[in-house]
Amino acid sequence: MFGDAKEKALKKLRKELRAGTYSLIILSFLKEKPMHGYAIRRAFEELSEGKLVPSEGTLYDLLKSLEKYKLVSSFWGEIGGRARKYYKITPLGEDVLNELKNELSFITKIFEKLGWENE
Amino acid sequence: MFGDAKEKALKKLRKELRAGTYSLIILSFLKEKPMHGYAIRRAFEELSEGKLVPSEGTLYDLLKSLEKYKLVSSFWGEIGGRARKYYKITPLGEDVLNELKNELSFITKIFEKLGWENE
DNA sequence: TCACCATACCTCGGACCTCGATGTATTACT
DNA sequence: AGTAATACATCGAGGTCCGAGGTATGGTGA
Repeated sequence: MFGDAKEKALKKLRKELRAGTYSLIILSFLKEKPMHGYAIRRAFEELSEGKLVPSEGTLYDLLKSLEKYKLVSSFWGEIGGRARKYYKITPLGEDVLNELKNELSFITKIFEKLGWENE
Repeated sequence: MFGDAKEKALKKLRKELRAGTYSLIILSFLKEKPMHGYAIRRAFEELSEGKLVPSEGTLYDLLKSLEKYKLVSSFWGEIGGRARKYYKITPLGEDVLNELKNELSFITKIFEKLGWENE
């Protein structure tokens, strides 16, 4: 019907929507237990059936940024003689994560107001 | 407790979350009726009680981008001898907007899986 | 009348984000 | 020995968001 143009627009808007959720999801994962980058990526795949997975470049940038903001901290571990960089949520990270829940429900309400009822 | 660092982190993460929703909300507004930029901004203010309002710079960039993707079209109108640039959703825009509803409910489900129940 | 504010449009630079490509290593299998 | 999966990281291109600044018109009140 609209061909390529539609796919391009959808890709762009989906990307915008998803991008905002990456940090939140990472913090949610790390609240359960410390994880290393590659494992976080696999957790995204599992959670979303491969539909919501940041690229590797994005993921490592994101982790660096979260660390800069002191929402996570990192340490090197070794399993099977192999070095892995683990990330752990900080107390500040947990606090921020909790506040972001309000933000998400605020946004949900905005969409309800717009008539975007979820089924 | 955490002082400035917490405010900075919250600001950043809130911004990321909100940013992804701007295009969707604009398309939702325009689905009702054509509007000009300034009115769109006021509609954001009203919808969110001033909490979810893109800056002017952002808004005009966004409208330009939506037009580039042929999701909206623009035309100049005049009211009271004053020129206004109106934006109108295109058929492609309506189509894309509908598909994005699935995306949003997909993301909502992801957060439910993570235990982020809405109250 | 004239200052001032709200309305209305726009551009620009800086900071930041996402992606895909690329690079480096190690481990596991075949 | 070769390949795939694991694991980390960097880089440049393109794009987004914001704040600051600019231009201009219309209405209000002193």
